[in-house]
Amino acid sequence: MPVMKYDPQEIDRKWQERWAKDKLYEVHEDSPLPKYYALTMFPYTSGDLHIGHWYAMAPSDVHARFKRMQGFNVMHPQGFDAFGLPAENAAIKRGIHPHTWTMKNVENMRLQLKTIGACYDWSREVITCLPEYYKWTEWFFLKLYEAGLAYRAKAPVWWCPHCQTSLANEQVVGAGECERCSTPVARRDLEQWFFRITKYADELMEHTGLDWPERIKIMQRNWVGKSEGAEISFGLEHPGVAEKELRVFTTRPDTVFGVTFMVMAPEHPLVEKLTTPECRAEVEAYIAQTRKESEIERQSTEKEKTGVFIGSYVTNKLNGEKVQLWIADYVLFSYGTGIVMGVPAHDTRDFAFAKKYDIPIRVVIAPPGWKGQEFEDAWVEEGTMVNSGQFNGLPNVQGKGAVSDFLEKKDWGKRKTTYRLRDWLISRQRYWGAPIPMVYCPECGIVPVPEKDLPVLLPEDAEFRPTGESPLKYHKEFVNTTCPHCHGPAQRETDTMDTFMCSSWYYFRYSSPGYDKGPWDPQKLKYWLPVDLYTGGAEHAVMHLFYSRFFTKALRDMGLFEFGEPFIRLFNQGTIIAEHQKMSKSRGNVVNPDEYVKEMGADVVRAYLMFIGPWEQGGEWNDAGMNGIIRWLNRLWALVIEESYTEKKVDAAAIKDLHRITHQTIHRVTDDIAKFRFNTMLSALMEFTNYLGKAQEAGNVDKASYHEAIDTLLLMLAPTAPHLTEELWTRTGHPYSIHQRPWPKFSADMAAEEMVTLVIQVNGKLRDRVSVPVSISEAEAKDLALQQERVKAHIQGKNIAQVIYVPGRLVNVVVK
RNA sequence: GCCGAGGUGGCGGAACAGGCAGACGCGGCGGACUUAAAAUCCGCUGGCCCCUAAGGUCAUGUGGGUUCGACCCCCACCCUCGGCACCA
Repeated sequence: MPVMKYDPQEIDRKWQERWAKDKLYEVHEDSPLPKYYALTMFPYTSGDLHIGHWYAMAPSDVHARFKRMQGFNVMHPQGFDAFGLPAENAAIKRGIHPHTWTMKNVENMRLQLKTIGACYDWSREVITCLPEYYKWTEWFFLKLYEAGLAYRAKAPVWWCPHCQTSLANEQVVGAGECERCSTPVARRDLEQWFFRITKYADELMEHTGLDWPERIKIMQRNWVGKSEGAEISFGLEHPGVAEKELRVFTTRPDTVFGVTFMVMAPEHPLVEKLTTPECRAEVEAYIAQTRKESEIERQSTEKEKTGVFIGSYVTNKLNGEKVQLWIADYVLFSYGTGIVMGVPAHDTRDFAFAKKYDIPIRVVIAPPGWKGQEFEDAWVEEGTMVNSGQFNGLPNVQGKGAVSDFLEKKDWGKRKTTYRLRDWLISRQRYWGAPIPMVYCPECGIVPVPEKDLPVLLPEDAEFRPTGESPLKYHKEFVNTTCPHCHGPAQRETDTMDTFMCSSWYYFRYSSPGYDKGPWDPQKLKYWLPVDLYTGGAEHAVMHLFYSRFFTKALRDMGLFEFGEPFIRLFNQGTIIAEHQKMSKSRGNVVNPDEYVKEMGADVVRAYLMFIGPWEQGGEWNDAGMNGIIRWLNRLWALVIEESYTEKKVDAAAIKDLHRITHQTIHRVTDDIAKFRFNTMLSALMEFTNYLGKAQEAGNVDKASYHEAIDTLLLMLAPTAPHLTEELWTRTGHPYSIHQRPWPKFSADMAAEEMVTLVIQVNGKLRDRVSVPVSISEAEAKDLALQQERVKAHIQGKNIAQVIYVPGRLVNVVVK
């Protein structure tokens, strides 16, 4: 381990205190500079910061600092995502109140975050679990409710019969057991609140004008999962059932004549009524079985398809045939109509199902050259319609439209677009979240809490018992209230909101965090929003980013602002892994940065994290390479502080070279930071440092040029190593602060090369290289190439077929 | 299974408008300094052929192809990592 030439702890502390005292990074709206809103996803208050947080924070800070130096009024805020399940678990396990636990973590994490030395404007800090914040989270619920975007419906939750409580997915462990008491859990329907995100499905698939990674856009489009097809009515005739039809959604109306069975989701309400007595026992057993399965299990491709015939039939109106009705777990009640038509000949899943249960397979789309033989597998490609009445002979692609037209004319169905996207379920049966501001009145029904009564405060004296009972549900003073409408006795909603709700608008709040007349100061919001650059992990591709976009669009439609997208540019860094796994407390492979920071300073840790590789790739944590960074910064320290410069034999060519290298480096570094290529940016700075070390030894440039080059190096390094460069900058007699200096200006003239290395190949193989003036003509270059001894040796006795010249690059002599 | 990203020295990674493969750094080897070690500095560091040098030759997951020229483009395949999960 190299010995450090400077005391990083002392330097870090000194400058962090000074910057804070001078409010160096606090920004205001009255700046003449153009605004730039640089945001990093805020951390959850898990307890402490690990190296993965640094990997997210440090490079984005470098970029923000770079933007500052480039002349932008950069807002770079930080805060805490503070509501959530772990706080409540800690409360139950260790008897600490969630508020106490969370705020202790905030204190700790804030201190850790400050050691990064980032240009955060801490005056804008936001903590989502404080009433001053969640008052507005509740306010947004009311706004969405008023806009008709919030509604109540039944939805299944994991239910532990022993704890008498609902469980999050992650609380269900092993083979479907409660993590607390190991009782087998099951799905149970509860009335819950939803946001109508599906209303924005089409708009959410659009990303025009956004500078986002292609893969995230693709993931979001797949998440919406738009599919166009038709809803088709099948005739139903069943004693005691009012419904005269069952409707299915299909993307393949052209195959409707090939329907040989129908499958309903087991939880479909009509299943019960349509099941015949002789099938009842088996059907009920199957339904009970399904209730124990998670959606992921139900949809697993690994699993063999199962299902049960329920004894009833429907009629295919197009050909009058009776079709048997089944239930199967692979049909989801939440998608389409919850009923699927089975066309085994033209759908692989249906084919497997029909084979297993011996259901007829009827070909209705003939593959080219089909002679009537049986299928080995489903034919899902294009073909010609057969066995399809008046549609016979039609290419199936046209058949989709033709069948749809026919259905619409007969009123047996209609064209329809379905989405995979479901409405956003925001109810959580827990304490540690923003209360849903609703009241249930026996007289007036569902009544929203008036705005003036917000926030609905979480009662502080709630009890956290290991029974799992929701603390709010059993808190009488909280539950019992009066109806805002008729003033009679009423009860409060006891569910709280999904924490994604809190993180869907925090980036608005940063614009004016202290504001109390609304969620934000409209003038300030107008100045700062939308976010110019948002960085964070790709794990938020669909949930957080998607909800935030929905929120923004909904608020835009309420007239709260005019833009429809919150994040103009998005960048996802990769994940830092340890022991080949993602870091997590439960795996026990968390790398804590504090010791590293203490020993070698924030600048070394910042630089090393960026030097590992491309930011978007992440990588395995291994501190072995850190020595390289320490050595480099030590060399720099020595160069600037310990080794004074003396002119020995000043040489005009050397001065010119120095200027050229300086400007080439400015170009590389500027371009690299702008594109988040921090690893190559650091290589360029290392090369430049090495070059200056040689110049210092040689003493062949004038003093002024040398010092100017050193200054340029410090300025370019300032975003990466803010503490060290500030120290060196002031020690070399410059006025504080380097972080208020402009970014070095690039000159193309200065960077231009006079000589260039021409590569000479024979048949594409490297044979020689010559240094030539950049101005060399094609004829001269080719001539020169053919004169080279090594080239001659390789073309001797052969015919020159062609000579290829790539200006400034190479000459390739092709011989036969 | 589908979608996406990626496979380059002992290691992290450079080079991608098709044009010097291995920048920068780690590690290793050798040397200087030292009583010695650490630290520091200097040199070497993909494989093979060759006494050495000069040079040659093979090398970017595998096999083909396009091209004067391929890490880069096309086809097929094999791995690794993310995401989605029977979406009707």
